[in-house]
Amino acid sequence: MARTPQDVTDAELAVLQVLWDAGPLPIRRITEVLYPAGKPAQYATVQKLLERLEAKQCVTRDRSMPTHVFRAAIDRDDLVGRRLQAVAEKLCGGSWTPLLTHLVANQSLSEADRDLLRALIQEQAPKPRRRKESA
Amino acid sequence: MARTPQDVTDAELAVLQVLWDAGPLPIRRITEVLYPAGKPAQYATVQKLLERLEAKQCVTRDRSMPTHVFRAAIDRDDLVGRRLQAVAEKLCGGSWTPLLTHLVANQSLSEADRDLLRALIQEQAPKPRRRKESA
DNA sequence: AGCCTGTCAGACAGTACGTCTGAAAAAGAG
DNA sequence: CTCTTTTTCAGACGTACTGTCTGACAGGCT
Repeated sequence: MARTPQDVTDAELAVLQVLWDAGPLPIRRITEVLYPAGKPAQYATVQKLLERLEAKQCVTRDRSMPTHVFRAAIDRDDLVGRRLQAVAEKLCGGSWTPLLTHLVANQSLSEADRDLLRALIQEQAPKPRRRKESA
Repeated sequence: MARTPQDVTDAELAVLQVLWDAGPLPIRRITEVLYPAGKPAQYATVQKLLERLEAKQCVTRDRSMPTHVFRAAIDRDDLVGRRLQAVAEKLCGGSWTPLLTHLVANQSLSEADRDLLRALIQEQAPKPRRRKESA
């Protein structure tokens, strides 16, 4: 029975978080954030993590300068989507409804959350009449 | 940097799915479902998977008969919740709002889904007057 | 008694993954 | 020009995870 490796591992995610917060950055800067009082070897750890993220197409590398600069190629919401997709596929036969139901029924939503949801649902409803709207 | 092992692995999940669908069941029955044309050794595979699930408190074992019977101790919605919790914690600082936003804004919801969501949201709204309700 | 089924327990092997070493090139400083 | 530091490139290492398997023992059935 096949296993599913992680789309992004914990250590890779830590690198992505740094790039989301402060990217694009070179390896040295990322290492300084992740390992503030770090060992020299940890430069190589971040290097390896970036190599794997590049292979997974989660980061891109700008080689135009001698010191390469890395940028996240997926954003936080992309990854949230992938993770939610994985949960839907593995547990609910691909259906999103149980995830929605779980989130809405099982969490104490704030008034702001409820308002936001109503607005989003409204956004999705088919419009009774098509109007020209500015882009 | 610590790794997070899976709460339930793919193979363990396959066992749980069988128990959700047709449990409670003994090992032999579970093995027949998971490995229809299976090797004798796969009895031991399922055995080991059940042992690990028991240790994780995801299944319970009824030892009152010579042939032990296994039952899921968490249901599908429990596991959905755990997985969603994990996504919220790792990607959104624990907040559910981005997950909700992603699900509602990024999926083509059916009319039935929208109606369901409106009802659930309504359910969550504070009632204008508190009434005694039977438990 | 022999065979089959089930439990109990541990071991195995491959993969994942965070970490590290080493060679080579280039930049910086004196 | 020489030496040091930084960076890239490439691979290896070690531990844990995880799916799978072996073996001993007990009990039921024929």
